[in-house]
Amino acid sequence: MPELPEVETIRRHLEAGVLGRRIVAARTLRGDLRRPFPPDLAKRIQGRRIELLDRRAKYLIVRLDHELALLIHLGMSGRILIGSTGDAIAKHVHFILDLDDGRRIALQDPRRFGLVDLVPTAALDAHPLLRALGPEPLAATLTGAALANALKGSKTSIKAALLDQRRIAGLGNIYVCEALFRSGISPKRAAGTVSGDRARKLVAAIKAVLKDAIAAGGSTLRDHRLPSGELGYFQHHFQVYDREGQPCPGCDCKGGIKRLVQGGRSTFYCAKRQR
DNA sequence: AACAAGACCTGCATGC
DNA sequence: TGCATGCAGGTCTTGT
Repeated sequence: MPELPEVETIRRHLEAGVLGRRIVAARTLRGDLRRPFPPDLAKRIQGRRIELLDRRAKYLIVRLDHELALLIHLGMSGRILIGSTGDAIAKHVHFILDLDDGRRIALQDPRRFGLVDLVPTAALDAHPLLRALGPEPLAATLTGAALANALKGSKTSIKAALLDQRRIAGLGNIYVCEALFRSGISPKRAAGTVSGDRARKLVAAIKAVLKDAIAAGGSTLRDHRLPSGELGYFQHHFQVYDREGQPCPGCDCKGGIKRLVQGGRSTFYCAKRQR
């Protein structure tokens, strides 16, 4: 499910809703997701106060007092929902935080590709899952030149390169397809040939599509929800993603939007506008 | 070293 | 209706 815009949307809603609250009880409802929950997780966060909500790429970072942080990844199907402590526990809820105002934060993840870790704040930067991540796409320091440098010499496709979280962190299949369309770059182009003005256009398109998606609350195809349960609506603004055969919004190309498979994943594009 | 393929899971749409 | 198949927003590990 969640790419950067979905995680950022969730972060903002949690920040507005639960900042400053204390965790009165926590519970894990199974032993693992993609990896085991940390030992004694529930016990170690009981009584902690939620001090800050951060995001790094697709990771949500819940900063607690006592210099602790929850590191959460939502995988493909993860949601974070705010309810109340009296609620029945829904199917596929694996982790629960009960707060001092009677509300409950629940992590629901049917496919269990997500993960939760508990990390001392001082160890966050060196965490194995965060250490190797590339730059944040929305950072001012990510310029066309910086991206071109990260892609230099790479013979893999630009589509695959943008999905590689070590080169740029936070993009997934949807927003890579959309950004390549907006910048007129073929998904099949060798990554190393994206430089100069082309790289500048690509970076501008990446930033624009992410900002547009965040403003829309992310994209709800199946799983993504805001913590309130509301849907995102950026899916109504897709220009190419999941639109195979439909007319290209930018031209009258024959057959409309094309689909191909790269690295085992669908790519949607216009063969005429994207070169 | 870079890259592709397989693995991890459940749910849903499709076709027979 | 039931069953098999394939596909899905991610990423880690394995093999070439």
